[in-house]
Order: sequence, then C-alpha cells, then structure tokens
Amino acid sequence: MGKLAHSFEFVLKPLPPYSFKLTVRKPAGWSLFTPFEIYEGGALWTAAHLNTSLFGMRLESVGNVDECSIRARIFTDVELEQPRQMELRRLVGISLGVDQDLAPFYEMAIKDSILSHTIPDLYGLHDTFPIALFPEAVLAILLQMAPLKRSNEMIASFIRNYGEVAEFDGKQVYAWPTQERLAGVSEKEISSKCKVGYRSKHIVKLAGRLAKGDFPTAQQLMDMGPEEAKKLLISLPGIGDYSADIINPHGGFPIDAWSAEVFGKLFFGREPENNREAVEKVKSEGLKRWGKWAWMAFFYIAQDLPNLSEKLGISLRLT
DNA sequence: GCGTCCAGGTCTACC
DNA sequence: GGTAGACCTGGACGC
Repeated sequence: MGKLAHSFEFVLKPLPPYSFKLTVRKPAGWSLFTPFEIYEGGALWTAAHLNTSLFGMRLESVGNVDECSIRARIFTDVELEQPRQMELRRLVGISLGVDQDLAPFYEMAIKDSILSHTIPDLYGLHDTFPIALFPEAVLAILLQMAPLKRSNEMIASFIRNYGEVAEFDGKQVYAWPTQERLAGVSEKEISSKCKVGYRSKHIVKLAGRLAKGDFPTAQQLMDMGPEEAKKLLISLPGIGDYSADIINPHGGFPIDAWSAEVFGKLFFGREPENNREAVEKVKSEGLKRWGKWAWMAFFYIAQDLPNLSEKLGISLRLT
C-alpha cells in the first residue's frame, strides 16, 4: 500500500466548453485513470503511476461548462521540488484534455445527421489522454475475445492482484500496475490468479517490451504522424489493428464485433448479418464519413447510445 | 446436471 | 502476402 502523505494544489483553466463531470465520469463508464476511482459530491479521487511513481489525485470543478476551472490536489509519498510539481501539473492538464478545442469538431458534427444528436447531451465532453501506454495496452488486450462483463472481471482482477493501492485524503484507490512490476511475473501465475487465459502471454511480453525503456512514450507517439504511431503500436505483443486504434494517442476508429453492429445500424440502417465480417466495411465507411474526426465521432457516439437509440429509433445495444 | 459452442482479436504455421 | 486454426474461460443454450 502506498501512503501518500504529501500534497500540493493547483488550478487548471480548460478551454471552454468543458464539462468536468462528463469528462471525468464518462456516461459509458470509461474511467479516467483506473476503474477503482471514486466520484463523490462532484469530486474525483483517482490514482496513477506517472513516470513510475505513484500519485493520488483529488480533482474538482469550480464554475460551469462555459467557464470552468479544475482544482487539483496531487498526493505523493515524498515532498516534490517545484520543477517536479510543474511537470505533474502539465501531465494532469494533458490527461484531462484541458487544451482541446472542441469548436472545430462541433462545427463538423452539428451538420452530421448522426453526430448532431449527441452534442446537446455531451456538450463540453473532452477527450482524455492516456499518459501511460501500459495500462491502455493491457486494457485493449483484456477487451479481446470476451464479452464486456468478462473483460471487466479480468481487468478488476488484474489490477487487484498486481496494482498498487494509493492511500490519500481518507480514500484508498487501486492504480493500474506498471510494466516493471509485470515484466518478471510468469504467464502461468497471471492466468491462474486473474483468469485471463491465453492473454497472460501477451501481457508478460508486452510488459517486457515496454520495460526495456526504448519504446516511444505516448507523448512521443503524439509527435509522430498517426499512421507511424499506429505501425509502432501494432509491433507490440498482443496489439493488432483494433487494439492499436484504442491506444493510439492520435485516436483511431476501433471497430470490433460489438461496434460493427452499432455502427452498421447507424450507417446502413440494419444489423450486419455477421458482425466480424462487417468490421472492415464499417470501418472504411466511418473513416470516409468522418476522416480526421473519426475518433471523436466514435467517442461521442459510444458515450451517447441510449439517447441515439431513442432519437434515431434504432435499438443500439449498450456496452 | 452435463456437453457443446463460441465470444468487443491476434498470432502462427502453413500455403 | 494471404488465411485457416488455435487460443483461456465462462456464460448461453439444447438436451
């Protein structure tokens, strides 16, 4: 257990519109840093490893969607010098997508017959940015070849077995494990403890690859072109086309058997006969329709399925 | 109950 | 360079 007794505070000014609640507590249940984070009374307690050290965070908003400020208190095990505090402030800002300008996306979306329905519901929802690749990649691996319920069980078990508990501000929050922690663990141990089956092989190989320290960071991938970043991500163990589109910091259009059904209905008005075979067709239709906005379109639609089902009169299966 | 089938993909061994 | 099979586990389904 990591007791985080030291703390410092700062305020971030996101580019409006910024809905703190929608952004940190996404309607589809996607967590900001860890599925174990706590949201109470409008504040979020969460934890993550940033550059191998464990941090706790309490985040809360001051103001409203059109004039939002985020008050962040960061909890650490040792007192941090000013430059390190500044670095963490920068990373938290990036994670929360505070500099993302939604205006160009909204300008396109409002003219789109599907996306236009999502804007009133999700006004001010920013895309958040994963600082650490390992948790994102393991998440993608644990989503493969399993119904969501089972994926969630594998994810929770994996974090409980190998993650670290951050204890701060009267809360306890499990953070995702690090690649360094997993690199030396046996495949057999992981599959028997976490019931992840054959996926343990990918996890161990992935941890070993990332722990070598020569793979680009999320921010370095962001500085490359989207396709170059994707090519590198696909070179990672257990990461294919679909998973790379989930992890890619540029955003992709991650169509799997479930989303092929949802987007098949949205694009063509009917459920595909075979979801797996429809993946390529749906993917190319989405990329053609939304181009550079494909990820944001996917993101907004995935967060707004109940509303879209009602407005468009199509039954969209929830995740 | 019990057996069989197969799922929010990826890798490997063949051709 | 293209593509069947295999792959953990557990829930759904038929009997």
